[in-house]
Amino acid sequence: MQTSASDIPFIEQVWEVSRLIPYGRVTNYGAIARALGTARSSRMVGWALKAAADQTDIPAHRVLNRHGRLSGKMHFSSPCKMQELLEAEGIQVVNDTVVHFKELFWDPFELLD
DNA sequence: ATGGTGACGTCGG
DNA sequence: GCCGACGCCACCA
Repeated sequence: MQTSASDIPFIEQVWEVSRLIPYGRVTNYGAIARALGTARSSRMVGWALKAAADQTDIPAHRVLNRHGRLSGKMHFSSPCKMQELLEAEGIQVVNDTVVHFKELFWDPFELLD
């Protein structure tokens, strides 16, 4: 059988969506969870991202909680790594929180546009 | 096996 | 808009 969406592990789907996040933009766990059809499994999204924190191929640093806070910065190679990566993309971070989060927010469903 | 924890979010009040 | 309860489910002690 071919690679149907249901066959792809949840963690793989999270990574797939994470790669779609445009440069200089951010999103939250709920948006990704909704995109995968599991709106209430946002916790699993964080769990999947944790495994990708070291993966440079995956912009895990662009995923924040719904308050725009860097809730998972501790799981990176260095606690400041996440903020460092965001600032490198021109995203202003103050007190572990992304400034103008609402402006920079990107929803996966925007692809359907 | 069991209970608690966790990069979270949504719902009702 | 804030607060408590609930859902979610892999992982860990």
